[in-house]
Amino acid sequence: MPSAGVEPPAKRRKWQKDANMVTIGGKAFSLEGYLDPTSRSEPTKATTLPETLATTADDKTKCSALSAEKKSDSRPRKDGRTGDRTRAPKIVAEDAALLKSRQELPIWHHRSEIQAALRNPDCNVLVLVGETGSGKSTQVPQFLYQESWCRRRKAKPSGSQDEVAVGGTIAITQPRRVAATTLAQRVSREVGTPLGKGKPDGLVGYSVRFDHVVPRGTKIKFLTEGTLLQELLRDPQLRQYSAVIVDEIHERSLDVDLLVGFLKQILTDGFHGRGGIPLKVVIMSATADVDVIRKFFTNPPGSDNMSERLQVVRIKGRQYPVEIMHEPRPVPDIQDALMKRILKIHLEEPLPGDILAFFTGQEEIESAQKLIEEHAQSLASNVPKIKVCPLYGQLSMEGQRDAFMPAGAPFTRKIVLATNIAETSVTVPGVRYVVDCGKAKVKKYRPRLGMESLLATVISKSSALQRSGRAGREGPGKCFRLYSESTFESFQDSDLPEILRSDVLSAVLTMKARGVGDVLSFPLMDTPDSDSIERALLQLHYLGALSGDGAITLAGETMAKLPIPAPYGAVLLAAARPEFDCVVEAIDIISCITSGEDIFLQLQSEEAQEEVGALRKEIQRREGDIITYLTSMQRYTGENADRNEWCKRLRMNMRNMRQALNIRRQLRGMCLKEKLLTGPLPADPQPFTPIDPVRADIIVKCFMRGFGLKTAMLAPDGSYVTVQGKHVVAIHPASVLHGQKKEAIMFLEHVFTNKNYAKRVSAIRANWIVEALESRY
DNA sequence: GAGCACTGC
Repeated sequence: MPSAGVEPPAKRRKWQKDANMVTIGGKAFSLEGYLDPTSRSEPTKATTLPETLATTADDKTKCSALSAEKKSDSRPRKDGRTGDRTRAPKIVAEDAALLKSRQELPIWHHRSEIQAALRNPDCNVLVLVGETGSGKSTQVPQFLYQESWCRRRKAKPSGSQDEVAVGGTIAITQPRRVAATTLAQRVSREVGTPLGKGKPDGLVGYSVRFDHVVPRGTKIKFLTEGTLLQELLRDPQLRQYSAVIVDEIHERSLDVDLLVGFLKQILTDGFHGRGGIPLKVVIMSATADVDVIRKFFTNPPGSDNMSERLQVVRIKGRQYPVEIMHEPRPVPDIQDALMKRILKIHLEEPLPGDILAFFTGQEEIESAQKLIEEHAQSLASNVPKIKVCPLYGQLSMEGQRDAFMPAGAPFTRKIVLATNIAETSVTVPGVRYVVDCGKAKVKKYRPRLGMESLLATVISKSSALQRSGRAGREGPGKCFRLYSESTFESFQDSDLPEILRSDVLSAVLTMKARGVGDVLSFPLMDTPDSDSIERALLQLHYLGALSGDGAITLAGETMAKLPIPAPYGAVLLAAARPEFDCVVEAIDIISCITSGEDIFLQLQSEEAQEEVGALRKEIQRREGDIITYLTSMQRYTGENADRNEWCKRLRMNMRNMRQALNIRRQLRGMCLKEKLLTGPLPADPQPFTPIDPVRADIIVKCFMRGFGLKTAMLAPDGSYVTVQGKHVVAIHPASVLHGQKKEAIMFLEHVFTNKNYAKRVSAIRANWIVEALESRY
């Protein structure tokens, strides 16, 4: 056997024959070639890898839905017109105050500089570094949409006889839906064509999942990155656009990395597919790390003169000063230090000024809340009162609301205990003091183990900067870092981009579906290691998305169009086959799973758990989580009276349930279009009839077509051992099968936290594993 | 016996 590390990757597949042999019912099976080729045990401890770009955000107009709503309608309206327009739109409701506030933005003075840069026919890429509050997201599209290069034109793409229309619209991408929609609302008011019901014409629109508002005559279109990637599938040259503005690139989402790869391809193609009409690209970042972007767009050096075509403009932000305090030396107990610091700030710092403290997770927040509330009882009467507000993603809407409201009572300080959610996703108003523990929980995919880890990890410098910036939104503030200055200096500059810490399965499928033959040579700012890509290719082949020579199959093309991870796409395709015939049920299940973290709210107290446990008996099924999701959706949609009331009673996550319903509608529509379903489907509500066990087995078997490798068998000692890699896994406590012993299990997720957990688990028979694997060969 | 945060024609 060859020794580790010297063998070229392609030859490594013959390794560890023993680890890839499965004995089921006395029959030995080789999973070689389809399984993890190097399934040596890898320590599952957190590792800190080099990080590349930064995480801060310009979120002046982007905040939580809660605070965004509050902001948008509080502005005084006056009639007036702006001089910033050559053609007056039909609907004129320009607001002098709006124009004035626009002119006060730091970016306003760079207006002609930005316009001039892109008027230069040799300049197709503009990099804009604008700090928080510079106004870049709202103003840059308005600076550009009336430029002459932005006009819609007729052109003949090479190899085509027909003229097509090219350009006319500016796309501007955002990582989050709320950002895309609230920015579109704001910009539409600024240009004088506010979005609203019964307004078919307008200059500004947006397009996000489940919500597309694109008026006739739209010149500026806000999109999420994912939506533009989907458009790219239909229109690889992005012909409807004259420019694409990529905002918040420093967040380095997986989608944005793919997006700029495709943009670079369009740029380096010489615009043949656009009849020679250029596509201008504006890259906007909140951090000054321009080099990665510059290098990406001008690479390989000498192959073209891209370096001359790329310009950089830097804009100062508008932010109040924040005084930063470090600990003199590392603290021994972070949780204890957080508590002490929060109380010290409360006693020493004047009102007004709320406190925002960054914790790593829900558990830490809950225990800290308890302790602070206890302590608050014993405060002297001349000390302000305390209102503690937890803030984390899994918290219900009502639970989060307090964090965004003023403390309410007089002589009271709000203390918000938050996870990373408060770093970029939402803005907490009223904060003057920030406490930063220096850590965050980060999910990281481990391709060798085919599993994820979720562990508290040290943050990056840009993350620390972003956290401290939260103290200076409304006035001068203070940030207390619970680590030393030298510890800060040891942080990486920026966080590891998502593409380097996630499963690239769907990313590779996306590339293949958009005609990228050689995935390894696709231009990326950061390239995952070839091992990860090879595994993804192998698994896509296993799922039937790629043929033996790596070309995309018809099934793969369908999977790429579906807005769900590739393995679920494979399940849907299998469900359409006559032997399974369960597309409707599979959609119900997949909708529940992909709607968010979980549709079941997790409960704190044991009494509440027991109480709801009894109520949930009516939807829980012994077959496991998949069938439990199915009955949940069937019960929910079968509910005649009040669905929200039903959610409350069973402690279901209402937001995720509604999202699941949206996904269900979308998937049903797409499956009808893709001929995976024949309509018409029965309308809701349908009377609830529990699914019979035979049918339940068929559905679970169908899921094995996507997750056949995510299986484990019960060992004699009562533990579960994975078929792939032979690791011990425990059934996660959130699963209905937690604590139960079944012959074998299939799981849809595999996460390491304090141990190896299988999540979304179903009971299976061992011979089903054989069937699922045999059906592949 | 446990849950960082986003997101998709």
